[in-house]
Amino acid sequence: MPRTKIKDIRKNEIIEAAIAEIGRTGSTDITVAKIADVAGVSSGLAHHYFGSKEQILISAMRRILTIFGADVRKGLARSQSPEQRLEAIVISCFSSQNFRPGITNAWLSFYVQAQYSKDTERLLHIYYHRLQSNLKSNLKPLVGTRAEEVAVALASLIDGLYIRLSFKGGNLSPDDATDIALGFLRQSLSATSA
Amino acid sequence: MPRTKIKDIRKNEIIEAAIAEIGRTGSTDITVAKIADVAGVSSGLAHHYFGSKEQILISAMRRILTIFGADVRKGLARSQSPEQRLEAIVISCFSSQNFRPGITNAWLSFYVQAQYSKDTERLLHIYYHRLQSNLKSNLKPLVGTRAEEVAVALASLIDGLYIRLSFKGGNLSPDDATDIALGFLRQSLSATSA
DNA sequence: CAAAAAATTGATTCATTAGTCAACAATCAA
DNA sequence: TTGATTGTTGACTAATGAATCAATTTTTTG
Repeated sequence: MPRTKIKDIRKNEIIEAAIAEIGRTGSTDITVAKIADVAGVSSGLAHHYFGSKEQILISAMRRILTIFGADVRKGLARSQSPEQRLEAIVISCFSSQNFRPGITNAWLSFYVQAQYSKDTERLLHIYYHRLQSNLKSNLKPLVGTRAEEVAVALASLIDGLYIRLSFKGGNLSPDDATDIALGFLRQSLSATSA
Repeated sequence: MPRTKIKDIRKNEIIEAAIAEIGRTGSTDITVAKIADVAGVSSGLAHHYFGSKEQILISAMRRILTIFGADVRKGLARSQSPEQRLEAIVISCFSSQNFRPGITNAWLSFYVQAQYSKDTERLLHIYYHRLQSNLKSNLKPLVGTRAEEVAVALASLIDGLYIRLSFKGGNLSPDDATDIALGFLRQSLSATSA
């Protein structure tokens, strides 16, 4: 039997509209009416399917994380060595998938949202943890006890580059960001363990 | 003649209240009434002195930047060499002055606000530019042509560490953050120019 | 002191928006 | 076809909060 499809299609449209709006305005300070409008449905329907504005935004975030996760996994699958895997992770962070206009803005907004929304915080925590352990396990065979520290540094650097990218005033390109992150990685791998 | 003092005192109290509230809630999603309440004045007075909520928030940001700038300058004054100056800048970023509870949250919120407020963007741009050129000029004699790239990387790393610090889920301390940033700096200085 | 200026209030206005709801439309199953 | 289920609307409500303003108190000054 064909399961109810339209519901899923609509939910998807609403999520995409939410992401687009977050990207456009650069914040989660958005109305449900506007999201519904972009999705081409009534505000009533958006509430009907998601229950609340917060749930729409959380769904949007989950979507972004899913896309990101899939991208990373694809990169990892193609890699043989720890070095390659680390580079694949870094490259994924700045890949086009994760750079639809406004995605960086969305990330920023989510960081803020995580300050007061338990659900958002939980979601962000999962992301943090996954990235961290992914980096760490691949760093272990290369830098030993420094793995933890290098992983935190690399993850932070990536976050910081995202901020710089989302900032209109700066003139950093995704390619620049990738180069910087990869440069840091290589430098960390070749550094003598003091 | 004694210049009008009370006005300045009140404005100051309101700004401090705004910073406190941003820190407490972790966002700029705050009411003027609440800020006024914390400052111990009426909402009318807050509007009277600042004209709008946005102006209050921008003033709060300006205050934070001022404190930060003074801290950096103090550190620089005590330093003789480029190396020392670079370390002083990094240390200032994570010094107690800039770590009154909630300041990290405030930063995050301002990044978001800069997406849609021209005034906030301008202010943030000034900060970015100043930090960048401060780092760059001190890096120049040490790493030559790599100065620009290292400066961007270091500034981004600092931003990223701020995010990690503002995130409740993470268990990073300001000291950890300082160590990581300083570690990166030293590593960059000792790296062979490939 | 008296008049002017500065400081301050809080009630009010006006706009916005999240969420609800009752009704209607479309689709499907028997 | 008919009845049930699913999809959909938009008007409504209730709340919130920014900004205004006329009125009041306090301070300054001549």
